[in-house]
Amino acid sequence: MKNRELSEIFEKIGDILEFKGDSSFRVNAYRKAARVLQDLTEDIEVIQREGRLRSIPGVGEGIAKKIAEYLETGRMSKYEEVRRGISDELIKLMSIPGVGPKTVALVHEKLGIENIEGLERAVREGRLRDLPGLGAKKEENILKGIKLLQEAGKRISIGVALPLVERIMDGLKRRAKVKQVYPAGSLRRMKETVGDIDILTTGAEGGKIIEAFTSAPGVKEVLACGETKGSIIAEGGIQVDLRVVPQESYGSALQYFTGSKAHNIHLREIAKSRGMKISEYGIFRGEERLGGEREEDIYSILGLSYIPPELREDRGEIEAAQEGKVPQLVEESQLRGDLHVHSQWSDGTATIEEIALKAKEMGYEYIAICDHSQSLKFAGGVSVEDMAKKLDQIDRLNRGLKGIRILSGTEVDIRTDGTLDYPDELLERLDLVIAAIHTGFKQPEEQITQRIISALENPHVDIIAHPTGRLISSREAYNVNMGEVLSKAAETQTALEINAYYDRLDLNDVGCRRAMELGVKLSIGTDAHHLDQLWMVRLGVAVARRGWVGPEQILNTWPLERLLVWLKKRSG
DNA sequence: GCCGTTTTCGGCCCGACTGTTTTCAGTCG
Repeated sequence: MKNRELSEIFEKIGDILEFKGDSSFRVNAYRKAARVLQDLTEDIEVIQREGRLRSIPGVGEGIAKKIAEYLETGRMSKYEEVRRGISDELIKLMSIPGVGPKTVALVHEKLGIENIEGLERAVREGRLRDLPGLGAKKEENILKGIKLLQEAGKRISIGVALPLVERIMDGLKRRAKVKQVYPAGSLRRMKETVGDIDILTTGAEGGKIIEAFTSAPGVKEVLACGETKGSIIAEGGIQVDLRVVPQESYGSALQYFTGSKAHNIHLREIAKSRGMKISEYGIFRGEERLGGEREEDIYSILGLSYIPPELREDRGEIEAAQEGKVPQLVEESQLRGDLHVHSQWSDGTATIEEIALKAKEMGYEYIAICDHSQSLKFAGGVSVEDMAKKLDQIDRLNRGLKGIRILSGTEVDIRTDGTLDYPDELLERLDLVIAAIHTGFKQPEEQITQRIISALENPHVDIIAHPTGRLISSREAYNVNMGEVLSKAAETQTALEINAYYDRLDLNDVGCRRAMELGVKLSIGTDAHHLDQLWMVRLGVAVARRGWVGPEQILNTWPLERLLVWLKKRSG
């Protein structure tokens, strides 16, 4: 898959052209192409072979030629041409908040500045204030910007941001008179990571609401505190913005601040073509205000069906809404069980009984206990002998417990040679077999892919867990050819897991969408090792929704009987 | 560079803030 490489090249061309002062429309064209390639569910090489490059939105004659050139020769002459004499460090100057292409070009040309250190030195020596359009104040802001860039907290997982924002909103409701409080931005779209958090609220006394927000416990730093907007750094170094908006434009503000940017731009283009205009204040025809109090207004006035926030990435959802074909997405309430939980038998902290009772309390019909297999010593892998005892225990519990069914499972390791870490005779006795890679992450693509293919070919394997192995905070995905894995999974009718653990979220949204298009079944599992991690199922549902997945595709929306029949048929 | 229920040429999203200006350019979300 060269999709990612091409996306990065076009992004870079966009950056360099912007720096060079090229037409902003051309810059945007490259950036759009970069984004579309990033989100593409199909392999760009396949599309190229079949002569369909031009059918990709945002890919016209010029970009199609460049893609073809790169795929055929491994090089792109346009890229090589624009980056001549331009260093990465120079381009990086544009990432300083408050510093854009014009400023970089100016200091580069007039002062010969090449990197952040050079810029900082020039500012300290007071050499910037003599340049046209720059002054002492701007110098000060650049220093602040450099500091901000260096301290900038990385993006954090949605699984970390969500509990944080809920605490903040609860506190706000207690401490101030707010009518509505709702998160917006990437958090509302449930993107897998968020860079900052936006919260929207309505209420009569804006100043007091902002005051309550900025003086709340847990606030590390107050960046702004006005009548309509407050901005803080919360624990963990993440920035949180609160905006108070008038009731009559609450819907349009929510729509506007939810984004994504690309989605909003596309909507405004449609509005414009129909003689209307959208802003955070409402939707207008000339002076006449057509709506804005409710978010749904914006979509319905444009003749679109409502688009759930998780889909708003300009990945085709607007076209779907024009045709009334927005998919029915899976909902958390439709899940009947969690298919990946660890108990004390391996490295979990709860007993099977405690897990089962908690699952029942959560309204589940079933819960799958999937402990690690024998050779994973560091994770307390269960030996073959212990597995027999564990199965007895599950049988006993199932006879005693009412209203919840414990499924006996395992997360069996796919060893470095592609064999599984339990004999087939044992796997056959289990209700559910999840297979996963936990070792040999550095192997080359063919080898890793072949390991997973071998697992997929084993008739006892029902699900492949965390198919790419990435950890959001710390580890890249291993080299796996996901195209081959998906085709094989479709062929063997094996499910792929959406691992809902906050640091994994693996498959991700684009992976889910590819799976769905190929008819590959999915399962959602929290990979919980504690009872208080079972809530993360929400995150898995969010990934599925962002991947356009409906309930039918997901094993654990099925009633117990149907799931058991499917599992039995497979292993036979 | 892309794209077309006005267009194959001439458009290309919207508003706010900041700082340096005296009417506006640059940057941001």
